[in-house]
Amino acid sequence: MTRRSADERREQLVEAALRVMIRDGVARTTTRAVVSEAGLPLGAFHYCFRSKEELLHSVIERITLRSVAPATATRADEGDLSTREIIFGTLHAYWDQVRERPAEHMVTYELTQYALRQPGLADVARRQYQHYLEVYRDHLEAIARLAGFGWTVPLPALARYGLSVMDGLTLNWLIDRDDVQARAALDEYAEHLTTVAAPRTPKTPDGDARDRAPTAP
Amino acid sequence: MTRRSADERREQLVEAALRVMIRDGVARTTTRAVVSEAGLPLGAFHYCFRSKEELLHSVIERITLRSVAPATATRADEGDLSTREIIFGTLHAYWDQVRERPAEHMVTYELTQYALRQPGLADVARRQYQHYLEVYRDHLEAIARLAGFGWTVPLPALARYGLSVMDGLTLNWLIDRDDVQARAALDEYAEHLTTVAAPRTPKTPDGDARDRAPTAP
DNA sequence: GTCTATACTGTGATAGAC
DNA sequence: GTCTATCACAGTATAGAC
Repeated sequence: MTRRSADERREQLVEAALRVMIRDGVARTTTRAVVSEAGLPLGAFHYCFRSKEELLHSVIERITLRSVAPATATRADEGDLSTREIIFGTLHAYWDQVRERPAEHMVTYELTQYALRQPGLADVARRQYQHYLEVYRDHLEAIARLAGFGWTVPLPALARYGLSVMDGLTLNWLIDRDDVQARAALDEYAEHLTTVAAPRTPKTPDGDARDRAPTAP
Repeated sequence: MTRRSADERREQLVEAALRVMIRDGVARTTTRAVVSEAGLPLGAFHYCFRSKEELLHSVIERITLRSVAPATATRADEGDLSTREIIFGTLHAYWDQVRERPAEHMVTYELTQYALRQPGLADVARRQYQHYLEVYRDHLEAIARLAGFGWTVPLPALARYGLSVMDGLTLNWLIDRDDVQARAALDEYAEHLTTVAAPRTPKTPDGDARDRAPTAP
């Protein structure tokens, strides 16, 4: 084994842990399974982490960032599409990402529940979810800005509602893998979103007034 | 120890298992914890169940019925309320039930994930969710019948969407326990439901004009 | 400082002796 | 029906090799 810094080793173990979780589930992710996956001896584990809990902490932070990254990427390249098209496009982009990596999303939920039961990790779970909420809220804001309209419902409530919807849809699809019904339900949500989207400035001079953030009441 | 039939013993163990799960979580529900909770010797376990998996199977079926029971009870006593009142009333009734027994609902999600990872139990999880879906669909149907209106959206999609919403809202509340935001999001869903509820022809005694989509206002 | 071998202690499920 | 043995495996600790 080549000599590596403790930081690199930690990184290596976190990645290995994620692979094991995705393959076998959080419950079966033991310290031994992790070091074995990383090709390291058992002793390496407690050289890098004080405890398993500390590893889990790192894993949660890592997977949180990873799930958020692809979502933020969808902001680009929206030309002058209709409100409806932007909403549907954004939601479908997220959904494709769920369908492509189901196991990864499953791990997310498993981790959250694991953390909620672990006194030292409960707060991490809350922060994780809080982070998702902020990202989703920003996302809703961005959509509205892009398409030049406003939401007729307070943003915090709309964000929480939307996040819950996506969580629920994901969870349920992970159980029955019914693509048709899932898609129908997703579109039902998209439809709802268009319902609470109201054109902001009726007097838009057809130019690109995109970056104009409409003043909220 | 009084002599009891194997069926009674099984019942006793299932109930004990549920108590342990609610108190300590599914992951910590070991065979030893269960028999100890039931006040039985460890050996009693494998006299009643072939394996832990078989116990879990019974537990899942038990908790599924239990969660559904209170929901179906709310059908009674609705007089001549408005569509809006019935929808909000029904949703709030469910929500009160979540807030009253959070741990129980948490166990539901934990069990589902546990089952999905266990080859012999994955199907049980699917059937469990399928059952919830049917109950929710019946519920939506009953609401519409009571208030004398129809849904402008195909019932299967609406049911799946609604179930996902409730799942998501519950899950998220279990994490952050934010009553205010949860309530706002719930009302957002209720609002959406009223949006897709359209008055049926008042004279119809019990016409099957369900999939008729009346023009929205 | 970076790593590894090995031992310790508790707990899991299960089975066989009583 | 009950109790105890078993055996695997969990997380952790430590002594010491590079």
